[in-house]
Amino acid sequence: MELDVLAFNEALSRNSVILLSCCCEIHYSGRAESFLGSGDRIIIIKSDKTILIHQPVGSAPINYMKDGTSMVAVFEDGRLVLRCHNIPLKEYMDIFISKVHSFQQLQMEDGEKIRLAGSERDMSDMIYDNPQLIEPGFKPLSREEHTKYGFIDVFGYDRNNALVVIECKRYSADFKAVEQLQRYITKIKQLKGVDKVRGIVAAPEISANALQMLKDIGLEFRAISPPKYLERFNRGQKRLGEF
Amino acid sequence: MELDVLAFNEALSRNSVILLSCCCEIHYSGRAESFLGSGDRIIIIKSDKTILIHQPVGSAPINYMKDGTSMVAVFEDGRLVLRCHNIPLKEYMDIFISKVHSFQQLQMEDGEKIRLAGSERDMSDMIYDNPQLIEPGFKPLSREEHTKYGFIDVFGYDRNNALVVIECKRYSADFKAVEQLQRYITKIKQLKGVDKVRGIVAAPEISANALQMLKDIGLEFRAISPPKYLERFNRGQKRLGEF
DNA sequence: GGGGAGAGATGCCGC
DNA sequence: GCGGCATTTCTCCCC
Repeated sequence: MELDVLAFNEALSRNSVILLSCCCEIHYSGRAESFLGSGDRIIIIKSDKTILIHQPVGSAPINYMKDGTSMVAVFEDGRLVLRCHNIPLKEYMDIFISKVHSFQQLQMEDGEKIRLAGSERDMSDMIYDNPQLIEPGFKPLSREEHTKYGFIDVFGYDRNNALVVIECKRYSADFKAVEQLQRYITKIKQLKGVDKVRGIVAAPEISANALQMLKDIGLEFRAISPPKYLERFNRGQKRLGEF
Repeated sequence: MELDVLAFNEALSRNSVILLSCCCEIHYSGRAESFLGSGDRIIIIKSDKTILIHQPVGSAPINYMKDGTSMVAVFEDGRLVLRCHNIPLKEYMDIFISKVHSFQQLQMEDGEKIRLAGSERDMSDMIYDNPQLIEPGFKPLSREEHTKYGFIDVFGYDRNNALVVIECKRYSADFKAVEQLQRYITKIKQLKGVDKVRGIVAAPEISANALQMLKDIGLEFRAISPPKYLERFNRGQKRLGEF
């Protein structure tokens, strides 16, 4: 398949999405440097001038540049070269294209944003609205708050009016979660001048090492899973997975 | 553009890569749950049965499933539906396709792996080979080692034969880096029964908060940047960015 | 398969 | 812009 430089640059000048499959070699220089030898790849150039390069396997793009990247096609040494640069980010990428397998531009219309349930935010909302999930008498004061103590998921008082800090994790809690909670507690103790602050890790599970660390420093664990509100949304339909 | 269910399923049964641009609506259920209303997207199905769905802007796929996902196309309520499931991961995704804009399958050949320079590993190698970057008299013993103390970037002795642990960061060090270093040091002190172990964060820069924390617990900082070996590789050619 | 850590992480929000 | 943090993080390596 033939693709001339003019056609490519004209496509780039439009606000369209470009889909290119080709055999190419890639040089990148920016936050790091990389070289990828010749092979077949799929290149997507989006309307915001994000560029993604995918190999035939794997989830992550093998090379990419962020939105706002400038691109120009040139013909050099008998092959098409796509030069990409992002001056503010000091990033450069050259794609040496030896063969174009297919090329298309698309006018895409998509104003939709994803709705997602089951995040850590949903989890802290659930605890805030259902404080008995933590323990009887727990009184939440705030959630997801950027305080001078740090970004605390849920903050409140227990039945004895002792301060309680809760760190939520949607997955199995590891010792980074424990360290994070410990950091908040240390800061609160310093700033409020109190010596007793309870800390609770709320997660579906916790690793053995993290649990040990948690106990060693006198913190607590509650087994709580993030909610999946959309299950309600799906209920009226054929259930996902029924096939 | 018309695309029948049979053709789609036959394409799926091959070991090829599928590129599809279409208007679709997406339901996902797995690690979380999501819903994305109707709009134009690009769908890539790779030869390892990874599926990626991209909107016309942004770097990250808006929906995706990992390699090894089972997929089947069906015709339902007047539209093409692509059902995806990954039993071991308990993930499900339904793509309701109202209009196919383009469809192609590709036989891609690509055995290349990326070569990358400027990683944290390169940085610890550089320090190991040039210990004076840390300070005169520093004697490195090991690098990038999984020890019982943790995964330590560089480990050695200073001119006074005191133990030194170095944590490298290729970007600006934050207080997670400080906590990581602190965790290794605490463990070494416990297990070796020594009370004096020096800790150094080596990074191009460090945030003000992290530096404060570092000083508070008696650790040190060295301003060191990761190397970019490939600059040598590129030297013979037209330099990247010269256009 | 889980744990631990890096990544050219990305994306979001707040200051 | 940076900082702080979650992410359906992804990827790699090692146990």
